[in-house]
Amino acid sequence: MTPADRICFALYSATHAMQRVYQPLLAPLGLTYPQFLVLVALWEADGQTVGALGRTLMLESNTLTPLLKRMEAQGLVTRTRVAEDERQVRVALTDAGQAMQAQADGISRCIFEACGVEMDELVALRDQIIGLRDRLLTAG
Amino acid sequence: MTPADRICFALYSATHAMQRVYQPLLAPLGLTYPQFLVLVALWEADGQTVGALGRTLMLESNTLTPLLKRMEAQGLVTRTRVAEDERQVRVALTDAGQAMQAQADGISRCIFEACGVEMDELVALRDQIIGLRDRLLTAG
DNA sequence: TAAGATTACATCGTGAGCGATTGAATAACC
DNA sequence: GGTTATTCAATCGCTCACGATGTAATCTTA
Repeated sequence: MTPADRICFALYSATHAMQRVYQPLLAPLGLTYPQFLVLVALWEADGQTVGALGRTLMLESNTLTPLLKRMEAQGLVTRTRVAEDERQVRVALTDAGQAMQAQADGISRCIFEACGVEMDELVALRDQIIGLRDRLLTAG
Repeated sequence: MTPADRICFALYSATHAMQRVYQPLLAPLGLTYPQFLVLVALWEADGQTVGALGRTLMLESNTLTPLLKRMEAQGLVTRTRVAEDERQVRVALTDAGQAMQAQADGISRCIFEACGVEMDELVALRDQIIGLRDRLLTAG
């Protein structure tokens, strides 16, 4: 395995490890990690279209549409066609979706503690990973 | 989104970005990224059991078994019960699986170039990510 | 050595991800 | 204005990831 391959595996296995920490925290809320990400995105900007959500989360409609339908079935979001442009679908939080934000802080704190590093170190690592990601995106 | 959540998303999106770089390189070989990881593990140590592969790749049999069956169907590996312990299954490379290693070097070089950083920087980042991962595993 | 515990792998169901394609709405162009 | 191109979401098929469970082999222990 070359160093290049090893960094890929490091990302791959770290992402899995992270989701394994999130899972028991999100399970009581009936959420998966990608669903949680959708909520986080909507807490920051409610009423985004599917396309805008996709740009935020770097996912496409073939992933988001079924995921959003499940969240709609759970009563967390609504999906409505935009009147001015019937191609687009606006995703909005329900009261239940809004209310979940109260629980999110505790989860984030648990995650931070599980990381076991100081905040500034975590932020620096995050920026390096994002830098790598963005170079990979332009290279692709 | 708190900084803790953001590092999770950084890992999540960087992993996807990485796999999107690998995909067009692996597609001509008929491989997915997890299948490539299995080959890499076997190139380093052929004849591992499913359990050993799982510890290497941090995956369990419910993920590996179907994946290995697909690779067996493609003629890349063989799966045989261990005579001394019939519970275990030994996974071995076929000639075709061995031969693919020749193509892997070129792929790794492409990945390294797509990362757009010097090797020592990449190694340092890798070690930080692995450190984070291992702390998450013990925390969970 | 017989009974119960443990281990290793497999199976099943569900939820991502994504390439390829479709369908409908809008935009662009002649 | 009508034709063509583009855009947005949805659908389909496949693979991965994993919790829960099943099954057979092995180990433990009395």
